[in-house]
Amino acid sequence: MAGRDTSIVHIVHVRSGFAKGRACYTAPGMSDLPESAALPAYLRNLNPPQLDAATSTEGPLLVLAGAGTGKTRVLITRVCHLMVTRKAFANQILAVTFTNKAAAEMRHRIAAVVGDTVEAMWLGTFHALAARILRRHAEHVGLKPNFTILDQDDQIRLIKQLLQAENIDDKKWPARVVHGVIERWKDRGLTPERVGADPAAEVAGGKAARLYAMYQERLKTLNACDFGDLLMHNLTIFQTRPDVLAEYHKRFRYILVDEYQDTNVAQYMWLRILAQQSRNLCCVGDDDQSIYGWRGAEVGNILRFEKDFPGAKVVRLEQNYRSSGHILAAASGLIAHNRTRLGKTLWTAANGGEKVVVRPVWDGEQEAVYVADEIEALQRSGSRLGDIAILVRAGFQTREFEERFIALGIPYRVIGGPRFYEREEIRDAIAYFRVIVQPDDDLALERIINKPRRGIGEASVQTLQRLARAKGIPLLASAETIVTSDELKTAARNAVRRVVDDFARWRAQLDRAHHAELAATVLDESGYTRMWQEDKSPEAPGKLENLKELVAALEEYDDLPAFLEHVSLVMENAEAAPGDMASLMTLHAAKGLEFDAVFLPGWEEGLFPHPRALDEKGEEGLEEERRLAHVGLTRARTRAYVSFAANRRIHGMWQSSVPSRFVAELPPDTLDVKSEPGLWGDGPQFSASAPSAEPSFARGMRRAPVIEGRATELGRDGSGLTPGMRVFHQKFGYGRVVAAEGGKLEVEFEHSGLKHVMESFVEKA
DNA sequence: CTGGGTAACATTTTT
DNA sequence: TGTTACCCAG
Repeated sequence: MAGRDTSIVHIVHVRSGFAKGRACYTAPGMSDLPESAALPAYLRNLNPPQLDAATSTEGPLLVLAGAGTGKTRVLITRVCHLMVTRKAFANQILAVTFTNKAAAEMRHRIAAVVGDTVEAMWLGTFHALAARILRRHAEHVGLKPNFTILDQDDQIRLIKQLLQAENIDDKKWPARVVHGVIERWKDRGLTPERVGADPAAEVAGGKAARLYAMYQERLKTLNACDFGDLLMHNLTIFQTRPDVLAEYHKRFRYILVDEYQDTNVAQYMWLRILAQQSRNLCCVGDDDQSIYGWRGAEVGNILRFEKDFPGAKVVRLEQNYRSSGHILAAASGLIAHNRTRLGKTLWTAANGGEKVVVRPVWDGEQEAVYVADEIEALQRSGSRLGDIAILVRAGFQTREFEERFIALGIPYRVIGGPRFYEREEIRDAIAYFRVIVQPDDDLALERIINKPRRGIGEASVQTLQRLARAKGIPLLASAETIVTSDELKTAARNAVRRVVDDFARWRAQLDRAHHAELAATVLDESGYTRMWQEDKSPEAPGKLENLKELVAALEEYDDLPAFLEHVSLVMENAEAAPGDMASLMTLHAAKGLEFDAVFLPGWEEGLFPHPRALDEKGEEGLEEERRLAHVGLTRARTRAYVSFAANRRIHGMWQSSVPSRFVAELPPDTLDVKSEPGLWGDGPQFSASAPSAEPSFARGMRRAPVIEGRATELGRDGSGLTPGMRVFHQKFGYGRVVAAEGGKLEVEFEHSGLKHVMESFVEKA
């Protein structure tokens, strides 16, 4: 296992920024494998660097794993190796991922090798693990063990309240902006005192740091914390309670981290402090896939690894098992333009293959036509839609594709849609549960105290809040007090008394009743279910359905607190409809996925790289955008299609555009340019001369005969749709026509509510 | 309270 | 251009 298999063609040569340390996988180093012994089965299918990474168990290790080089496999094998060789029991291994999905996959694959033992591992997201630790030591940071983890909505609502209290104009300083500033500070591990002269402190008229302090104060009284706090409080505990830290030092003998390039400073500090004794920290990541800088991820963490952990070993995984030669070469050539990178030389045994198709088009609509046509061609040649993805820079780009796919009847799904736990009725129900489990949770109580309407209006709530603030007690406690006084009118007082009594009764059942039954009882007795039963709006049945689903889902958890923990830490997407469909998603959402064919539309200046990224972060932002392009290309196994439009409508305004600089950065010999006369390469249209008004050509194209024809056919000729008819729409599902006029319909959809849709996009159901 | 009218806004997003 | 959030009138 010394050296690389030289029979494999080494096809890609990459210039790298500061690639000083070349790959060091020829020497097993700290690996403890007997040189000549036959490898156990679980190690057999690894290539030399993978094997080295999986078995070099002692000391700090950075595994630089390029796209498609089998890093998950290495992580999993490493964990198995630790257990099989008895270096550690499962409960002495800490494995950290970034998403729940990644954690679940890892758990599953490890279980396939070692079985149930995996259950004892500390395996999860940073936040889930930090929450688990924090629940055990909450008292050290002034929280009770049953603290609430607020979601972003609650966090912003809280900040809004603070802005009001401070008389800060929330038009000028929106709560979400202030929230963003605080969140970034927490990402960097900064407490309010340590913010100091950070430029962001200028936000909210220089009161940002003060608001941060107030926010933390408020969280404490709510017995709550936000996502950033989970990490921050862990750090505080580790720093102030050596006894607690020692406990975890003793416990965690080996630490593994996935997607290290996505960690923020707080997460880095957390890892560092936990690993400082054992030093057995293995970080796997790829600096070329760091695309979350805008939410606090710090590429510097991975770039600095060798400095941060002296004596660290670095293993590069450079053999790509995913993409064909030209695609990989295109991606590598592109990313080589980044200066700030460690540098890897990706190569593949799958030499050649299809070149990357580069396709200039006239406008966004033509682009959609092109992509849809290619997809149909792929289908005809035997491809499954499920193996095809369209990866866009920004969400609004999906629209034109959806319209085209619907017109042509190509099944597709948009990844990254609305989430189950974000729906109104689910959040309401959860708010009830939260108040039961954690009576100090004012935000939850505020949400449902008058939902359903029980005559506790704005004024009464204000009175309650005034009392709560004056006495420094939670809202529910103030409600308990107020019913013994005459501060509220009789009607309101009685209503408040009922709420107080209800919650007291429900809480009394918390330990006795089965939690799913209790949940059903609460929704019933509170009148919440009835509220939707009596609601005649068309969404109501769906909401009731969702509530049922929620109660059913509760069965899968041990108790209500366990369920709430899940809800706050796992923001899972709505269930994906089954079936063979093309996937439409953002480049960010595509990280970690792979497809046979990948379409990369919208490679234009003004869209990709996104100007906002350049504005905010300059050169650094450009490099992150380039990494995004690299991520996009490396999702493709056999086919990649880059396209760009000469004219695009953004926010309703037509703009002429030039191809993205990234197009020019793709090595020409990896490309197959499918240019049409006058569009690119041989004509002036793309060079800056195109008019900024809507071009007449585009106007013509937008009235595509296909759509117009079908609208007529369905519409005015008598076979048309009239109010009351049941229809089906590819995107919104089944619904009933409310109004029809001139080819346009108003349809009440069963799941999506009232929408305006073109007649041509629905069919009779 | 509800609904309508309007003004502002329009990357990326997990926990 | 399409959505959303907020304000005011009924």
